[in-house]
Amino acid sequence: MADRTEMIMRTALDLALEVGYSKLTIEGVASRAGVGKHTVYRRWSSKGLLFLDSLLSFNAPALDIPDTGDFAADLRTQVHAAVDLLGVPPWNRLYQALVAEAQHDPAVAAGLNERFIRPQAEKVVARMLIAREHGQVAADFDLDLAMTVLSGPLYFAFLITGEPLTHEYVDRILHVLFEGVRPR
Amino acid sequence: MADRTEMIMRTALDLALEVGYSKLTIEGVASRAGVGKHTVYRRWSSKGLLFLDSLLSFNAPALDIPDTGDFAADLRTQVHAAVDLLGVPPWNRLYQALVAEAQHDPAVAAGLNERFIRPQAEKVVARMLIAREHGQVAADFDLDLAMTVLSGPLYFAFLITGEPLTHEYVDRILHVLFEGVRPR
DNA sequence: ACGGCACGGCACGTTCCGTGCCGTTTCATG
DNA sequence: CATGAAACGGCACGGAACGTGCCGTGCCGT
Repeated sequence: MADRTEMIMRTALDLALEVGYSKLTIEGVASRAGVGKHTVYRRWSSKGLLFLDSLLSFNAPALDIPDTGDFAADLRTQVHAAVDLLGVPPWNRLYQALVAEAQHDPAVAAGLNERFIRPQAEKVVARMLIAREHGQVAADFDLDLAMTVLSGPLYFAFLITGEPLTHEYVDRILHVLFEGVRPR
Repeated sequence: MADRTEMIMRTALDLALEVGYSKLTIEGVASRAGVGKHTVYRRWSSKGLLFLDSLLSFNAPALDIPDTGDFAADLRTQVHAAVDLLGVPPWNRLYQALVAEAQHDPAVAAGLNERFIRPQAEKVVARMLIAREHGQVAADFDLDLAMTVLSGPLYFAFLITGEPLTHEYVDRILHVLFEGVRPR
């Protein structure tokens, strides 16, 4: 049974890679997997949840943050890894589709947050906390906010403007985050 | 003929408000508008483009930035206005749906950028330019990047975490943008 | 007066949805 | 092992919406 579940998820992911999420179909998945439609519906109540499960199960590594003592460098490493996960074909299109699906399916939105967004955010915040204890960050600073200011521009480029996500772009964002825009 | 075009757009917007974008249907729009489906398809090749046109035609004010001389305050005013546009029911759901649609329809993505995102960005950048000339911003600062750092967290909250968009949230982002996170 | 064009209405074939039913296989329990 | 329940694959179904034809009508410029 775990066998079948995993096989269906792999099939869904393969199909999504081949034809794109919008043309992904539960009938198609069931047929390709040699499985009845009931067998799919019994496990996932919608195409969105199946896809969420498939993508996050097979393509979302832990993305743990190193702690070398150099906060800025560690943060940079982490965000570069995130960019390499989200911004590179063919996976970028699938993550785009997942976020899109989350816009009209609250269950997908919840799953995306709990399984992908929040765990990453918590790791970043935890690392920031250490940095703050070392005086590398203002003592009264809101770490959740810093996390948002860091992630936001990434997703903005990813979802809205469609600019490519590059390491260089990330570096420039980090610079603003640390220095602000005031004249020095 | 312009009559009909406008009437179809209004009908589409009304219907979207009533049943939500995902249940919006070209058949439904045509039927409600008392119009043949051809008449709709002749003007818009997809539901996404019709919706883009409808939403931006009837619900996207100019959002011009004031210039009172106080750059930070003017920027704040502008972003508050953007939040009031995007973040408030019932329009927030429609903008969410529009961005979602843009994820799998490049034509919608292009239209969204050219008619909504870019014009606003250009206004902000123009205002920033004045501020830079007055020395309120570092002379070597990349204004497009600042624009992204400001917009990104907004859209991140709007599309990903689902946090409500509040003026207070905007104010905190602006604070980071100007000051950075370094200890003072 | 006439020709063309956009129109509303209708019907069509297609795809996919989600749900029934059927007969078979698998598996835990006794 | 034996047995009954649960899950299964296969199939068919009604429903919704798609995008595209065709038909007859009415308007509008020439």
